[in-house]
Amino acid sequence: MVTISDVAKLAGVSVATASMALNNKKRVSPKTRQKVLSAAKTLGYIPNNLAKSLTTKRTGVIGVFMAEIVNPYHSMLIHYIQKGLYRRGYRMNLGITGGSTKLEEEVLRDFIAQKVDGVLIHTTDIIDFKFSTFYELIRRKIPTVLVGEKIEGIEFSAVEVNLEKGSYELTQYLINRGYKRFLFLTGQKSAITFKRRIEAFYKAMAQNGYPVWESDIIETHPNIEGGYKFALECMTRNRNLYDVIMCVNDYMAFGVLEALQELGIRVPDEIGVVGFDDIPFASLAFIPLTTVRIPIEELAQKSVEMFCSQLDFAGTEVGNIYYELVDTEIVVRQSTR
Amino acid sequence: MVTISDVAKLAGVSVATASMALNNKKRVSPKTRQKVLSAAKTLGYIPNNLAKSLTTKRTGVIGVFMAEIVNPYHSMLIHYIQKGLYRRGYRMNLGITGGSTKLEEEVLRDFIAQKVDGVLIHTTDIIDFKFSTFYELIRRKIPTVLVGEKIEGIEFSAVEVNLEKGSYELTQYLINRGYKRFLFLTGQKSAITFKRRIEAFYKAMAQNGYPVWESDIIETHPNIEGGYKFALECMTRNRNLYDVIMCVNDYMAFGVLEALQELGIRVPDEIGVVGFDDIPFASLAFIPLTTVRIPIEELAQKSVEMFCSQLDFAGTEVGNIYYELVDTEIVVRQSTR
DNA sequence: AGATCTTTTCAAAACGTTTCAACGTAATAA
DNA sequence: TTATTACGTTGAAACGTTTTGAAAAGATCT
Repeated sequence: MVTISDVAKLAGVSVATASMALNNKKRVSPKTRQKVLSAAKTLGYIPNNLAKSLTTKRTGVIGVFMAEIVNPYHSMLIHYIQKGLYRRGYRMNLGITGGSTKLEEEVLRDFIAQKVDGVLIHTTDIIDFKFSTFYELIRRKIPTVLVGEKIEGIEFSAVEVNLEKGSYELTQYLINRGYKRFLFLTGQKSAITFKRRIEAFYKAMAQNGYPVWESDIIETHPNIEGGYKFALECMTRNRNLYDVIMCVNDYMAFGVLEALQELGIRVPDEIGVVGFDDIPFASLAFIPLTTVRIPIEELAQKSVEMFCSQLDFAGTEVGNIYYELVDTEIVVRQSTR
Repeated sequence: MVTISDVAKLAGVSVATASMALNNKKRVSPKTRQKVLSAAKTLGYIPNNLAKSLTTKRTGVIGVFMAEIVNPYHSMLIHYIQKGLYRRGYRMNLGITGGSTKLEEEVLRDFIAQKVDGVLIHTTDIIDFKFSTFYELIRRKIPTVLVGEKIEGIEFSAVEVNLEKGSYELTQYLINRGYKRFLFLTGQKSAITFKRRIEAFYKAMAQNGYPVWESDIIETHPNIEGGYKFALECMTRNRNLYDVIMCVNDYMAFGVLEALQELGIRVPDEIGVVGFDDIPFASLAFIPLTTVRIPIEELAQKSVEMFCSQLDFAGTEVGNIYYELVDTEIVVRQSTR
């Protein structure tokens, strides 16, 4: 409503001068700057970022691609990313896909339409990878960092979590503790992140000469409800089929624990349960959860850092490609014997 | 990089026609529309929303004001709000203040600068209410809904949670159960939300003839860590001073439970602990938490709905002011006797 | 074949900024 | 005093859209 030309008029200078004064450019004298600043103040001037960004070709906003937000693993990751970006003078535009294939494309398109200065993609949340969508980012030379995992066959910088190692070690640990009959509870098998972990699980099992049946790997919603519903149904039917249930995240494991309690199945005496992520609640659950810790804060920090060092080269050719690996760690609590 | 005029050129029409074709306006013939659409496709055209919004004076984005995001109460609220907005064709711009006074102003200013079409403010998160900041919203006729609580003396639509009732009833319930010596753990006392609940607590205590000392109301960070640290320190010193600890949210109560467990103080035998919010994890904690349920989804839905009906009147005078109250409910579990 | 009406297309203005070349003007140097 | 430099200021173009009033082109009717 009140534009820079109003400010200029009141201050008795040209629009150009007003602009320079408001943006702390040096070419304007202290006297006029003061006039402009006070004019802006009395009018309650707030610049129009749309117009600003349109000319400067810079929004100061970076898009963050996530599937969801209520699982503490996600909200913590977002929290730390936001903090890091904010400290460096960037704002965050959170794109939430809700695990919908259609939205995945839409979110990315929207980032481009909104002219974000860069993109952080929580790769782990990608359900359906469409090359063409991601290729747009490259074509437009939009600085991008993949958070969580890299993508084969496409050149993005990435901070990867060593999920294979985590999954492998956890399986091995359970085998060492005498568990034999595994149930693996996962989200959509097609998602990169789950595929990687399932493969590591297979590998550990195979190396120990343990058989794995297709039907031991179950696909459901990777959240409390998904875990709860499945465990309730499955355990009602075949109570003694399994030794241990491996869940693809803690959140899911909580649901499983709840269902088991309801059925009067004792953990860890009758059956073991493990999660993944090590969210803060894992240690506070009514049966403290054995799980694999992902260093969320480190992941976020490194991602933002990598993103910024990539930005420094913006304009310079294609920009360098960086890669980093962060490690996981098994955390043993009371949900396994 | 590829603009609408590129599309127009390739399609052999004017920019104006291209625009109409791309936006499904009716004044263009099917034949040309097809030409334009396919030109857009082959060029990989994605419109520039900055330019678009600059002319249309509409961004389709609405700003959501929150203090944080990792407490599930917040992340769930955001989740449902986002869902509601998305379904109605709006995108969300999440402004996170981190409980910083400086950022509160900045976030709101930023919403205005970004030309959001409206604002949803989680009032509960406001630490330091500055009239002037909020007045800007009114001055600019930006549709606004307060989520959680209204603000006295300023005319905004609001969906309020009946915190007084919740706090009062919870206190009364505890008194009825024989608790006498209360410790009230809160965030910044100056924040509206905490003030309301403290007053209700006072009222219930007074009506039962129970004394409340200033020192029984403790201010600390309203999160796990805050609860943990305080409880650890306080209980180490005066183990038998209190009967029951009332926390201003569940998150904080978890910290308290953790500290008490570490000190070997048994809940609920030696001391009771209650929270507020009833986040999903409350029932899953190692000591299931007695708390007050806030109907998060309902709160979010009503807020978005109210927001939209306000939008319908945008331009029409100042817009109507709506108000609604949602009720809480005590949930008794095992952290109290 | 005109006249009239409807549909389709277009040129130009507008949105609110920043930036840059050019222009004064004041200060300094010769 | 004049020539040179440095400093401040400005008008105008540019950013990529949408919108609108008017022109052009097609239909329809006499």
